[in-house]
Order: sequence, then structure tokens, then C-alpha cells
Amino acid sequence: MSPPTEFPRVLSELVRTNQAFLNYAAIHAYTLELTLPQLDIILTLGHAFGMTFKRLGEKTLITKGTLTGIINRMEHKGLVQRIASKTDGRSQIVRLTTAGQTLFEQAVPEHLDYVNQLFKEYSLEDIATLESTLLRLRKAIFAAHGDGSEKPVDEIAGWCTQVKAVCKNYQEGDVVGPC
Amino acid sequence: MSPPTEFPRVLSELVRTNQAFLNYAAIHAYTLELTLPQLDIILTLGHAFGMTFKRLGEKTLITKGTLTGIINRMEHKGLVQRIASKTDGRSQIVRLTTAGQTLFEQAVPEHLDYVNQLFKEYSLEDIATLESTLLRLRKAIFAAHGDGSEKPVDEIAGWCTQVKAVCKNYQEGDVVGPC
DNA sequence: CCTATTTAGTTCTAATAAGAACCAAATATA
DNA sequence: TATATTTGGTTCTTATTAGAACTAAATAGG
Repeated sequence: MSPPTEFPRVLSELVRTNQAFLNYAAIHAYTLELTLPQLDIILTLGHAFGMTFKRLGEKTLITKGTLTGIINRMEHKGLVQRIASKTDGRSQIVRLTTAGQTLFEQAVPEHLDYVNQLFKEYSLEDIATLESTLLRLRKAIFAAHGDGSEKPVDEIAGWCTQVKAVCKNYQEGDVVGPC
Repeated sequence: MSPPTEFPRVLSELVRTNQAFLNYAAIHAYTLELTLPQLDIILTLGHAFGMTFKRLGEKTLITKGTLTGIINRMEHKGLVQRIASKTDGRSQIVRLTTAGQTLFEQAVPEHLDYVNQLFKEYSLEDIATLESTLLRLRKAIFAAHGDGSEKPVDEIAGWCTQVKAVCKNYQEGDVVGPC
């Protein structure tokens, strides 16, 4: 089979659709005077009585360097608080404040209604098809990485660094370790 | 029908799959000592003998404020150059330098092969299904915006601002213009 | 022809993104 | 028990993101 001659349109479509959705979701977040990552965090914390940074990063796919900054800004807005872990001196628990909880209770029905109306013309089968095709692609991506398992964010990030190093070294002709 | 009680898993899947793909693509960009947006610009410019910022922004979905900064950095790397437009005093043409063109010729086959191998287990029908389900969602998002047409980036951005203003005003009980 | 409006690209601001380096705490190993 | 390694969160750096405000140029309208 001859080498491919153009960028797969389906991947362009993936990126465009994702961007369109994020812009759409950001509009509603904006009415709550939140950014999208901040809203995502509120929706994640609202279902828990506090969460470690590690866990919160895993659930929201925000890397830890970035997460520290976002939590700082949300703490400054009075939406969350940090509580030292009783069981791990390194850890802190992030919890919604009373104001954060109030915002969560307001935001949830609004946001769910807002995003679910995208699917008002969809059947359950339509939704299942879209979801399974996306999952299949995500699995293909992980398979192409050479590791079929899905990893927590920082492991993925750490692993990306390793793969990048291997790619770069391989390009330069160096001996590489086991892949 | 009762109000939805959870965030649609399919949208979480969209965001995760997109992020997985961007991480995957970034790995290859990294071997070329480029960021993903920079690689995207090189792949876009490589097929043209120069392009205005406006056109480049439309094709890459990068807003113009951001694009100026990226082109500055690429110019500093010696990959692109700016040429004043002969027909519009406001415009500049962005064109790959010789080094940029060389990198383009190296990058294209590598990158196309790299991303196309995600689909080695896919049939043409599989790809078409994924693409059409994504396109349908994207159209649903635009429909939910209240405007079924797809717009160039800045128009979309400008339009988002208008919608945000209307949403915000509506929340506050003000009289709003026609929607 | 003159005035008003729109547009192309730049500058600026705030937020986010990714990831390396760091330090202290936890865990693993000998 | 002591040493080595890993981990949680922070700080720092670089890049990107979005969008408002700006200036000069182009276009529209009277």
C-alpha cells in the first residue's frame, strides 16, 4: 500500500468537534463566572467530600503543575479550600467551600441540561455508536503508543517523556533500551 | 422526561480521545523540535506559496492573537518569514523559509505515516462512521448555538462573545436583543 | 469627496497546558 | 535499622489559548 498522502480528515474532524464542544461549554461556564477547567473541577468535587490533588488530576485529566495554579485561583475566589491530609504528610485534600457547594448545586442541573440538549435529536443507539467509535480510537492511540493499558495522567505524562526520549535518541542513531 | 442526572459519558470520551490524540501527535512533533501548533502550521504552509494570517488562522483554527505569537517564535527559529502584502497594506504573507520547506518535506511523510498507523486495523467504513458521527455532533453543537452555519474562527469567537453577553445579561434580568 | 464602519495584524492580559526540578514524606529494599 | 527509590504537591519555565483594545488600511455609505 502506497504511503498516505494526506492528513486523515477524521482526525481533523476530531479536533474541530472537540474545539466546538469546548467553546460551547465555555459559554455556559462564563455565565457562572468560571473558566471551563474551574467548572470541571467544581462538578468533580461536588460529588465528593474532598479529594486529593492526585485523584482530582486523574479525574479531570489536568496535570499537577497546572492543577496547583487552578486550585490557587479557585481558593482565591473562595470556592475551594485545602485541608492537610491526616494520613499522608505530603497530601492535601481539596474540598468545596459553602460558596462552592452552593455554586455546584446551581451549576449541575443547568450544565447537564445545557450539554444534554446537544443530543435531543439522538437515539440511544446514536450516542452509543459515537461513544464506542471514540473509545475504539482512544484504544488505537494507546496501542500505537506501544502500551495497551490506560494510565493515570502523570504516568501517561511521564511515559510520554520516556517515549519522546526514545524517539529522539532513535532518530539520532543511539542505542535504545527495551521498548 | 426527567432532567439528566449525569454528564454525558460520550462527551467525556470525546475530550479524552482528543487529548490522547494530541499527546500522541505531540510526541512526533517533539522529535522535530516543534510544538504541535508549530507542526500544524508547517504542514499547512507547506502546500501553499505563502498565506495571510487570516487564512492561516482559518485553516488551523488558531485565533489571531495567538497566531501572532506562534509566528514570532517560528520566525525566530528561522522556519517562516513575513512578507508585506502588495495588495493590502494591513496584510502580511507568511511563507516557509528554505529551512522551513526542508523541514516540511521531511515531516510530511513521517507525520502522515505516524498518524495513519492509528487506522491500520480500520476499514474504510469504520473511518467513515467515526468521521460522520463526529461531523453530526459538530453540527449539533452549531445548531445548539442557534446558528447552523459554520463560521471562520474569529467570527465564531466574536459570536461567542455576543452569546456570552446575551447569556450574562439574561441571567441578570436585563432586556436582551433579538436572538 | 468625506465620514463611518469594518478589517488585518499587533499588543496586552489572564488563564491554562505540559513538564522539569525541587523538597519532604512515604514506601521499598537490603 | 539504614539506605534507596518513589510519590504528592509546589515552583518555575515555556508555549499556547482566548479575547479585548489598539492602529492603520480598506471598504461602505451618504
